[in-house]
Amino acid sequence: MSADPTTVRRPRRHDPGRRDRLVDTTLDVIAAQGVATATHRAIARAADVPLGSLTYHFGSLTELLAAAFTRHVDDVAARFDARMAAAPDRAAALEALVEHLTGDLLGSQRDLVLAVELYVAAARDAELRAVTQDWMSRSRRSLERHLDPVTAREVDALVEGLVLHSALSTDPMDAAQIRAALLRFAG
Amino acid sequence: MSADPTTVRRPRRHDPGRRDRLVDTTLDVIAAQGVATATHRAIARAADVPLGSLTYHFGSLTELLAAAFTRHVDDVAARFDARMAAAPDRAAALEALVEHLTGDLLGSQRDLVLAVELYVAAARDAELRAVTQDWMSRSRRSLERHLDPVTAREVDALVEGLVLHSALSTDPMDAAQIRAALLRFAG
DNA sequence: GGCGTATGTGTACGCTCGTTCCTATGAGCT
DNA sequence: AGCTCATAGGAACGAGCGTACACATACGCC
Repeated sequence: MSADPTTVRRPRRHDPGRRDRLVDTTLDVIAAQGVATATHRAIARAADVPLGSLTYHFGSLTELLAAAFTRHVDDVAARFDARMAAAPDRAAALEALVEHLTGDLLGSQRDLVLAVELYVAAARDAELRAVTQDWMSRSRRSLERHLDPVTAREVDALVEGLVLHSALSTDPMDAAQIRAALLRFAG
Repeated sequence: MSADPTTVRRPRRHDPGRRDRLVDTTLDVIAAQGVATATHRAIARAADVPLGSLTYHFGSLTELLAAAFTRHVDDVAARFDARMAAAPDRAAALEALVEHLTGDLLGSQRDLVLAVELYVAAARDAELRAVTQDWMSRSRRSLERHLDPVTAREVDALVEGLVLHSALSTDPMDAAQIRAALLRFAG
């Protein structure tokens, strides 16, 4: 019994909530480097867990990506709907929309990047496209609290364009310009 | 029979035929399967050339992708500017814009997919972002033939949103709805 | 003709990837 | 206590990737 282990095992046994943490870390990796670099190994490194842990908790990489994007969409859609629900009338709803766009979405490079990455990934993967469509329909439903369906749909498309424009342009529109565009359209 | 120097054209040291064909095939592969699957081997297979031919003509895969997207942007931007240049007034320009969107872009699944793929790739690659920005600025300049700069910029963002919306939605807007949205905005 | 160079071709290397598989551990149950 | 099985851990495999490189061919030029 003189075998005193110089090889210290990691004390990291039984980690409840690891699955949740992996989803969060996946979003971090996507936001930081893009969905193309969100590999099992990159996520495992970022979360400081062994590689096998990922395939244990998620049957495939696509399943993990879908879980991550779903969480993000739930988060953004809930925040947006809360804003719309709190607006007393149409004018307030439009201001809340501007606030959501310029504050929440465009103010956070993270949310912006995640949106574009989701757009891209959804273009090729049916499972992810369902997540995108869910986002679109929830967004439209929130808008329809104060806008007629036709306007809601058009505003939704304009918002998508503004997001893309802000993400890719070197000379993006500022908050005042975005406000002017939205009010001109639906005000 | 020796060649007569007066009738023999200057020999082409570099035959551009294959290089051009490779660029076209690259666009085909991207449109069909996405930029993520546009590998050297996939393009070589599609163009029916050996693998080494790609690295001979293009120093790297990114260089090839940039050449392909550049060609596509040149093509679309030229078509659009021709439409704008031919429009006699603002109203005709808006109709031409609607026609460009619903006819050229949205009518062709290929152009639609290529646009989204470029958006995505540009979000991560600086060289491709330059191509996207060139597209945006050319598009805006074409619009400014008949629209004031502020409106041109907003219309450009709306158009991007409509393209994305059409590419990803299961229930996309039809030509009449797109026309109504654009005219409502800028008409 | 012969030569030199631009162009074309096929193979191989080193790497990263998703996924599988076997072993180890410890928390909860009896 | 002892058992059991969900969880944790790490190594390995086969495939596909970008790229390098050595070798083949064609053709203008002398």
